[in-house]
Amino acid sequence: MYALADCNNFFVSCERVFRPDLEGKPVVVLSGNDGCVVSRSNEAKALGIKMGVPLYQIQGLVDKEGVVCFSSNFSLYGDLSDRVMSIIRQHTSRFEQYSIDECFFNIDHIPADQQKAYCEQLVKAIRRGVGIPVSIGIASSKTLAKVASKYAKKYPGYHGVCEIRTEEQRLKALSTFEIGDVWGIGRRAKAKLQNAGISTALDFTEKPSSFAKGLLNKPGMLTWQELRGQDVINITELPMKQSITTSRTFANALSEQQLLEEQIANFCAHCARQLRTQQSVAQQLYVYAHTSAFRSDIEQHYLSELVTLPVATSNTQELISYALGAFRRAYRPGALYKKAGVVLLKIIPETAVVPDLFDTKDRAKDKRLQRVLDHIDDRHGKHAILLGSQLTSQQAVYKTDHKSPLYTTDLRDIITLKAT
DNA sequence: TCTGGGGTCCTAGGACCC
DNA sequence: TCTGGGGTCCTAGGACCC
Repeated sequence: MYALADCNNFFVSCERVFRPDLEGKPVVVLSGNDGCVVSRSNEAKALGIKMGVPLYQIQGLVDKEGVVCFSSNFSLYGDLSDRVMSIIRQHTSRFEQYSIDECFFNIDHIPADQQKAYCEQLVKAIRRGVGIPVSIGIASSKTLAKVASKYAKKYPGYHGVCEIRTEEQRLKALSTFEIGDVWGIGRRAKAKLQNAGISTALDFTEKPSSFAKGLLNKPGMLTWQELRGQDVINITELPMKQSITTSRTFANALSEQQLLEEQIANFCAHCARQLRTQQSVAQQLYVYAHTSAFRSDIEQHYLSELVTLPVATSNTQELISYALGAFRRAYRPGALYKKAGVVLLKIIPETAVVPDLFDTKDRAKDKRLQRVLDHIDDRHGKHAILLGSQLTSQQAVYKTDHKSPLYTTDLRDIITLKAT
């Protein structure tokens, strides 16, 4: 049997850990630049605030109902996520983190008739230890466990845990479960299924497998099997990332080359650090920047460059030099860039690097320097030390008016704050 | 006016091979 | 005028997830 643990309204719950006075009140967490709503408390959901809605569209409601808004604070969410995950990890032999707020884990070492009570204890332990409310679903496949967790979240009577164990439970659960809410059924698939007269998950499973395969191809077929209780979706335990992206939308569009280059350098440094954390190197680097698709009054421009590196690397200095070179080739003076990003691709383990016979770099030396720089950051806080290209203008290009003031240790933020 | 960020997998079609 | 067949690999784009 699988268990799926899912943190309720995760980002909002994280903010509430340090603001218990906000329990029972409508709270939302916003995306970058305070643009859209990305997490909502139950009270905010009850007010009709939809996931992903731009803040400016609900500003009236926010003011009228006293909805509390937070800018996103990912170092906080990541930290609390690690604590929740480490508690669960202690209670299982197999553990698969699926996202920042969800994980699958195996509970077969617990007798079947005690699994539900065991998970209820786990929910209590996480609430007590970290302060985050969690819902757990139990079933024989991951997709069914996801269904069960939604019921666990929806009905307080379950005390945070719902299991789909018997065939009777499965049929009952699926008969009232909307097809569009099934894991793996997105907008397009939902529309296709509804056109075929299917409205619940049960309707879907009662069709023959050829129907699922014909309409939705392989992914649809997997979902169909999973809903019937077969375990066919694999999620590996600690996958090495195949691509690493850092991208941002700017509060106001940028056109000045210097400002953009500083951003590209920062994105690159952030990607490279993640690359080293998983002991890997990238063989390709992709840089892009573009105008706002929402602006019909200006000419659209999409800049992009793909660079294949002569030798796979995770060195920040080296990656920045390639990224800036690529950017300079494609940069168009005068264009109003609203968003930019760096993507590292073709990632392989660092032990698999093929050296270049004509390489002029002293890679061993570069690596030693990089290690020292990372060590300084680890010891003294993020951005304790930076490359010159990352800190040229230091103009604020992002908006975070509602960031929770506590628990950030980013030294550059503090320096910028003092400078201002 | 204001509209997020970071991933994975699958598939169709083109390029290329013999 | 008529111009093969079968296979692999790669890539871009779509769909989906949180």
